Amino acid sequence: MSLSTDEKKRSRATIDDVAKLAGVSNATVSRVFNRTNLVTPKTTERVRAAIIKLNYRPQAAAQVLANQKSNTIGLLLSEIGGDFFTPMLRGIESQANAAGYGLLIYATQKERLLSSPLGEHNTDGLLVFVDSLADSELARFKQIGFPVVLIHRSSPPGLQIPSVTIENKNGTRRLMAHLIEVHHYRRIAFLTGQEGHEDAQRRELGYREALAAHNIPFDPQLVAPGQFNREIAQTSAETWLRDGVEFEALFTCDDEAAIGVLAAYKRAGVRVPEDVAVVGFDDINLMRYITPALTTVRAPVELVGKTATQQLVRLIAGEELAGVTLLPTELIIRRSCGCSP
Amino acid sequence: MSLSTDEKKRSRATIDDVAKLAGVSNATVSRVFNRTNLVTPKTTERVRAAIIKLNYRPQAAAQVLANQKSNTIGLLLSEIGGDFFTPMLRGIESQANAAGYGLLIYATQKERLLSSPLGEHNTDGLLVFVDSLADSELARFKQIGFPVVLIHRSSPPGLQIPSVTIENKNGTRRLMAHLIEVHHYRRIAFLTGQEGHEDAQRRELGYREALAAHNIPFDPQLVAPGQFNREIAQTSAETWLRDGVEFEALFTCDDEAAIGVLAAYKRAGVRVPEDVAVVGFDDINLMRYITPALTTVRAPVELVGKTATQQLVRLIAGEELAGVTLLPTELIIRRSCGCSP
DNA sequence: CTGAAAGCGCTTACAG
DNA sequence: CTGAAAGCGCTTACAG
Repeated sequence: MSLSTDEKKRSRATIDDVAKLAGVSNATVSRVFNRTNLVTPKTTERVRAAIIKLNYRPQAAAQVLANQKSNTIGLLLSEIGGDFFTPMLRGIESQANAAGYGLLIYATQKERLLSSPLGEHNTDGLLVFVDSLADSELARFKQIGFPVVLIHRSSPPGLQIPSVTIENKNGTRRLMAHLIEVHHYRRIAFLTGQEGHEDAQRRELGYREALAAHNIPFDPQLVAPGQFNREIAQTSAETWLRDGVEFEALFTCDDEAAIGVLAAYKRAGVRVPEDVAVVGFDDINLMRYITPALTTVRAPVELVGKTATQQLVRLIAGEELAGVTLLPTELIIRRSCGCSP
Repeated sequence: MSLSTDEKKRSRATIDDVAKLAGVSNATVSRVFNRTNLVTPKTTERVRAAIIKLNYRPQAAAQVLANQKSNTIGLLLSEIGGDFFTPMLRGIESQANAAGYGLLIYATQKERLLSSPLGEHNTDGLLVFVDSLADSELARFKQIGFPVVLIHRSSPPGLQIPSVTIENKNGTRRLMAHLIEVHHYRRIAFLTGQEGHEDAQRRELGYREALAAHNIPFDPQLVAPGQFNREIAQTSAETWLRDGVEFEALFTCDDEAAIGVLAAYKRAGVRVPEDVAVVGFDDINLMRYITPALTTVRAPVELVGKTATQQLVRLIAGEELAGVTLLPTELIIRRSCGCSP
């Protein structure tokens, strides 16, 4: 049995209902609700009682319209997936929450959005992850002064939009230094990362720089596609095996790819790290539990989310903000590089 | 250099700006925007041009206020974490998206909320995960006819709120049957799940029923806390080891707990499955990649999210809805139960 | 300290 | 087909 429209209507009290019941104007109710301290304790009490009696809560849309502020931030993603995602969202949500903002999320279905469904019309600011949004729209946001913070990507040239990401190049260089200096590997293969992903580009740069710094010639034969993707990485490892391309170590660009590689080697009977060392990047969940435990670089993903959100909140408050925030990564030595357990 | 307030103001066009530029009333602009087909092609064209020229997009709050519909659904969570979370959210988001709804998410910081920050004042309906919300608030929602769908929990008695969850008991019984009938284990230990979690209760029930169905006496010595938690599960396994409690197989109630148990056994030199079989529940990401690959029951988490969202959308549209939707689970046989690889 | 009134930016029933 | 006007439910400058 459902309520009639009338009954439903009645059950959602408006500010006028409260005002009537308390015998005051709606302005007074509003003042009580917003703790403006301009109201007599006595009236405050009456209004409070009416609010509770009617179970009144202000309708957000009306407040937003009157205040010209939504108290909501938007998060634009290219996709929801990967073990990467949960901690990042946790960081964002908790921080938004703490600052009194609601969080509206939208995941694009693959394409870069030309027109964002989240923007100045429904949020106070936007967090943009990787390549979810076209540069033209970022430019428009910049032009109208709408607060945006970029996550895991840098600003398009000229726009100077603040961004938060991690030390990809540095982390990679430390990882490579470990392989080269501690284990004395010199033939080190590399799996490229996802197309257009800055993380991938910076890691590749770190790889190349590390080789150069140790006078190891770059060998294009030792580079194959990984795409941050298990299957693709697995195929690449299998191809190398089939073609008899040999190397002492393999940097897979991220942990997902490392998982695919490990699967390929397991199936082929290649022992890791005895026959070949494998190292990843990110330290996603469970990497210490797979066999062999994966040597990798830890990306402070939750912190990235937190930091980006904090910056966005400050932008919304009108502060000017620095350009790129680079969060430090940490080398995590486990078994797969050849170190003992 | 930031824009002056004036310039910012000017850059956010309202419907009146568009109307002025196009030389029509705002009503006409509204009609064009909402495709009411009542407008001449000629005027439509003029309005379109003005919209594009001014880069106009309707302010959501004003639309919500006028329409009394937010086109937003809320998701209330007890926490963001676990490998569980990503696929569920993906299911929810994609479905909300497809139905034209925005998604507002809020994670409670541990306590059950007495008053939901998401509700009739800012959304059209709410998805409530596990124990994020107090029964009193659920009752209030029911009373005012506000659409709610429960996820991974059932309705409080008397409220008849639709809910979507998985076949916990059945899945557990099939898993147990495999252990008992195929492997002929009879001493099977059990780790309890998280306090107050219905999934945990149902799995325990499945465990007990399976024992009874096979005439195996229930042995309280073989039950210890797992809490869906790695560390706690690990400790329980270590305690059993220390106390010399022996059994042939262990059902850990979820995969997280299984990971903890596996770590304990590895450290102690106990071989899985040779010395003891270990099985989990959920089939979270990577369970086939750990060693030994985990035998478990797959929970269709993404589908749960999708289904719950679909139901919510239908509720919002005014449909009446069935009570409990139980989504089927699937037995995933891998190595840790004793089957060959 | 409190109220009347204007305003936030849309939508839509009504009239023409 | 189009416009004037009322209304959605708040907030706040202004007056008293």
